[in-house]
Amino acid sequence: MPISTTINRERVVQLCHALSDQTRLKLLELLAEGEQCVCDLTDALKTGQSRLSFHLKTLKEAGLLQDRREGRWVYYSLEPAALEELKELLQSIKARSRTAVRVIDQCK
Amino acid sequence: MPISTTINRERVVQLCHALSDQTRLKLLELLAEGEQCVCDLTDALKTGQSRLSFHLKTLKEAGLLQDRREGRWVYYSLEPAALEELKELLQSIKARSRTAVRVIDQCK
DNA sequence: CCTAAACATCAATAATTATTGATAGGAGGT
DNA sequence: ACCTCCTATCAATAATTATTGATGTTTAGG
Repeated sequence: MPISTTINRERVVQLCHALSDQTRLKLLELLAEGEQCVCDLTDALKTGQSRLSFHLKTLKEAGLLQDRREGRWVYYSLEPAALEELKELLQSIKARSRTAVRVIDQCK
Repeated sequence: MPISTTINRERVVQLCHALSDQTRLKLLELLAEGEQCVCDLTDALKTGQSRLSFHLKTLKEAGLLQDRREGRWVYYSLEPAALEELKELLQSIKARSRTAVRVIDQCK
């Protein structure tokens, strides 16, 4: 059985779930521009602090964000490696597809 | 304002939502191996037909699957272009990150 | 026609996720 | 020690999404 047969489905689910929300995506975009503290983000998104805290936690648990405390502030920033990880997981699904197509072609 | 400033957030949400479920991912994996009719999939996943129909619809609406009727059967297959599209959207978020890092470095 | 097979859709319910307002914790200033 | 600021967490509620069983639709076969 080739290595590519099993993909980490749970990990894809976790990453995609984290990315499947407008607010969380907006947060990612803001943080891609550079690290920011929660109060910057609540200003930018004009929304409640506990709401953002909830979404930031979701993103962080998926490994998409890092956080760093500095005095009273907590600065969040993007973890680009997690995006790369998802790109590779998606690629591994696509890769199967190419193999399958090749097999079908042979049978014609 | 550079083109890269706005990404299609709704589209990312739609694609990621479709991919953020174990059952739907398993379907994608099965279909990546080649097209199959719904009854093949219910057999493979040992689950109810209406349940799969629901998930297949979600995947199809996101553009991740194609379907094709042949007599009584409907054959589903992977649309690899949608995976590629998501990879590119993720890349566009990552790309911002690199730009931002460069700016920060300049300020040191 | 009538029936059965394959699939989709619907309505009701269940389960999961998100929002909100309140409270708690940790750090700094006075 | 006290107070304030920034953030996290919690409990209750609201909203969204999924599951189930029933029904509808299309196609093929007798």
